[in-house]
Parts: sequence; structure tokens; C-alpha cells
Amino acid sequence: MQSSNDTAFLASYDSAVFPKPSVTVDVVLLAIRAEALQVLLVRRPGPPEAGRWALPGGFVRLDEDLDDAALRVLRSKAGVENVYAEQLYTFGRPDRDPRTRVMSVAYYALADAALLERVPTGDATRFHTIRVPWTGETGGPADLLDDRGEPVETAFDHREIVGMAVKRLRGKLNYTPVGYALLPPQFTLLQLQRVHEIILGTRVNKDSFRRRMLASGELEQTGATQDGVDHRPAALYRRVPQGGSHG
Amino acid sequence: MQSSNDTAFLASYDSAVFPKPSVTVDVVLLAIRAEALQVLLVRRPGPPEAGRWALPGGFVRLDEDLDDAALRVLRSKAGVENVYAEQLYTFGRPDRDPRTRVMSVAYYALADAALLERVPTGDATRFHTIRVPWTGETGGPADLLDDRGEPVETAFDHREIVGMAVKRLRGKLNYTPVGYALLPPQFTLLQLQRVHEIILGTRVNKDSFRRRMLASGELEQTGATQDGVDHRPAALYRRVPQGGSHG
DNA sequence: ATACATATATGCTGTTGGCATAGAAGTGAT
DNA sequence: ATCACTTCTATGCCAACAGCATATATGTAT
Repeated sequence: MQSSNDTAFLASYDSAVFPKPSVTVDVVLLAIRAEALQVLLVRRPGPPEAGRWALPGGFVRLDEDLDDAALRVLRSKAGVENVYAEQLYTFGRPDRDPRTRVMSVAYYALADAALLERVPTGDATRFHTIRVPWTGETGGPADLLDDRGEPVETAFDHREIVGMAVKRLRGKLNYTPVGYALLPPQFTLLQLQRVHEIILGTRVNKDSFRRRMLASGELEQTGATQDGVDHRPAALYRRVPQGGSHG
Repeated sequence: MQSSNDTAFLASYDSAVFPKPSVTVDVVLLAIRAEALQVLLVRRPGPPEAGRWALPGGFVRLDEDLDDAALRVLRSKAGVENVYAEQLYTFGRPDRDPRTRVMSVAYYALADAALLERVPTGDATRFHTIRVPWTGETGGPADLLDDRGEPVETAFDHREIVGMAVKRLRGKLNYTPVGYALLPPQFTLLQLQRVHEIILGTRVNKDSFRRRMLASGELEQTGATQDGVDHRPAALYRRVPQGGSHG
């Protein structure tokens, strides 16, 4: 794709001509915990915004793909691997970071809460409950609450980022059973329904939910059934191996 | 939002510690021309990729919001103002630009073709027809064709960007009559239907399309009717002033 | 006046979502 | 063993809606 003309040009190219912004990735790691949608936040150890809760993030390395940067952040700051992750939006208000111009390429990731058990939570790393009202389609920050339901102090524009992640997720539910990404590999339809309800913040009709999910072709029965419940055990489903196309 | 602690920190902060990427915005300006979905491309005047067709774009200025940068590019490179524009995705493969690390925050914009009449097209700036097959949901480059239907030589990963713009647009049509953004302020329902058909690449049922659009609450009758057509004139509609919320 | 084209209204039908009912399949208490 | 209780799962009904056909309305062209 590169002509010899280009090669000559590249040798003389001075990449320092334009002033450059810093670029970070910030990851909205979502999980269902305590019947609520929660997000992993880390307490900022130093300035700026020291002590406030922020999304795990980091500067994108110069030779690193954006997706890889997001996965690296998940691994290094949350100890998580093999989770569903997808780019969300790029936040670039000039004053969003007091240091200098810092753009954030935001990602969101979905994980089974059970996989996050090993993540050491404490004063520095903790899950917080998300509340997102149903106003508008894109705008609006999320409310982030601690165990006692008190709002937490957050850094930068990270409430906006979480808000958009939830909105995106809500949109996706309309045409995809994405919920499975927040559940263990095998799950019952009712569990999946609860996930949808928690994300949407509304009740869902059980029968039509079942029909819709089964008709989507993205789920298949494992043959196994639930175990250790004090009622009739439900059939366990898994996501169908390589997912169907939409259209 | 900024403590005095931060102030002391900022004074000593050296923003040159981390190597930084360059950041551009590239805009996918879409319009319906000659019964097809077309995109405005500019021929690259110099290296890299000299002579190839590329999306209009430019480096983001250090004090400039991303949205503003996209609007600036539209104004300066396409002579267009007051069009629907929205952030699409950020493309950041490390090798996508041969010069150095360049990330592109891609936007897409929709404009009434009539407004673009004044855009001088020629050897340097031209609309090209888009073909996007129905494979997958996110992936896949668009085919870009010239007047004669021949594929054109494109720069960087811009075919991918155009492909994603069309996919995003197709998705939006499912829950919004976005098509009006590609039409003059007043339009008939059939015109809107044709826009949908061109974007989707499929035929649409006329009756249910009408019903759906009218039920969406986003359109209202102007009272005027079509003029200068050789058949019964249709009622003209416009987008309802401030748009309803979804959900 | 007539042909022609599209607009618009109305009705029929098959599909789908919301809802109710009933039997099935487990656990735990009596 | 039987019963109470819970959730699972299948089935049927009804209302809403998309696809389709038909009929009438309203303009231009000949």
C-alpha cells in the first residue's frame, strides 16, 4: 500500500510539528452484584483528583492497539481476563482533565461476577452501584452509590462515561441477548431475564422474554439442569458457539 | 472540582513524560445522490498515500473539542454547515498511518444533497457511491465506486470507516426516522421511504412504513403538499421540532 | 374526457407480545 | 406418604402490528 514516493516522504517527516494530546483508555467494567448493576472503580492515589473514585484506565502506549490497551488495563488494574469488551465512545472535552489535553477512549466490559471474586476490593478498588435514569438516549451522567446507598465522589467526567455505557447496553438488549456476558457459562433463562431487568431497570414479561431469547438462535440448551434449588430445576443454556449475524 | 493540592501538582506536571500519538478527526459525509448513498472523498494532494481518495479530516487542535473539530473539518474541507453529525468510532491500529501513530476519531454526518450543490467537486473532491454488503454487524469495509461503477483507490483504513458508518446508520433506522437528515426540511413519506431503502439496500413495505413513521411521533404534517409532480401531490412532512425521547 | 401515476384510507390475515391457566418437577414440612 | 410451596414449562387467548390487497382521491399529460 506504500509507494516509493511515500518512503522518501516518511524519511523527512517530522512528527513533532503538531502539538499532540495525551490519549488514555478508561474501562467501564460492569458486573451484577447484590441484585444491582455495579461498576469497578479505583480510588485515585494521587493528583489530579486524588482520593476520588475513577474508572480504571491508563495511557495508550505508542505501539499498542486501542483494544489491547483496554485489555491491558483490565488485566493490570482489575486482574480480569477473557471478558466481553467493546469500544464505547471517545471523550475529548478540552478541559476534562486539568493536567493537559487528555482524550479518553472509553471501553465497556461485561464480566460474570463470580470471575471477579478474586479481585481484591478494599480502600483502593471497589464496586459501586449504578443508577441511570431513563432520560434521553445518549446524555446524562450515572449516579454512583456505595454500599450504604450514598453517592460517591467521582473523578473527571467518569459519571458521564458510565452513563453512556449503560445506555449503550440498554440499546443492545433490544436486538441481542448480551446479558449472557454477565453470567456464568451456563445459566437459566430466568437468570438471563433478571440481568435484563437489572440493566433496564424495569420488569420484563417472562413468557415473551423466553420466546424471544429462544427464537434469537443465540442460545442453546446444554442438556443439564439447575442444581441445589428448592424448586423445580430449570434447564441450563449457554450461548451458541460463534453467534449468528443480525439482519 | 480542583483542590489546592491539585494546583501544586499541576505546576510541576510535565506533560512530555509519555510519548503521545497524533489524533485526527475524519468525517464520513453521507448524502443521497443519483439514487445511491454517496460519501464525500478528497484526493490526497501529497504523501502519504498521495493521489488516493480519503475522508476529509484533520488534526485535532489542542484546545478544540472533538465535535468542534469534526464541524471545522466539514466547514473547511466540504464547505458544509448545519448538518447532523455524530461521533462514530475511534480507529487506532498502530500501523494504520505510515507516518507515525495516528488515531482517528471518526464522525459521520448526514446532509441533504441539495445543500451540497455548492460544494465544488472535481479532481480533488468528489462523491463516491457506497456499497455495503449485509455480512456481520460491525466488520467489513465498504466498496467505494466512481461514476462508472469502478472501485476507487482509497487511503488508509477509510473503507472500514465508511463501512462502519453505514452499519451504524442501518442500526439507527430501526428505532429512529434518521433519514430526514438526508432530505430537505420538508419531504414526503415516500421520499423518506426511498432514503431508508437506499441505506438498507432492501425494499420496504410502503403501508407499514407509513404507519410506523407516523406513529413514531417524530414527524408532523406541514399542511403543504408537493408541487410540480405529474401525479397526485403528497403531503409534506417535517421533523417535529425537538424530537421525542426513546424508551 | 380519458389515461396514467401516485396518494391515502380501509380491511383482511398471519405473526408476535402480553397475559392467564394448568400441569410438571423439584424441596421441605407435617 | 401426603401436602404445601415454588418455579418451570407448555398451551391457548387476545390485542397490537406488519405485510398485503383493494378501492377511492387527486393531480398531470394527451
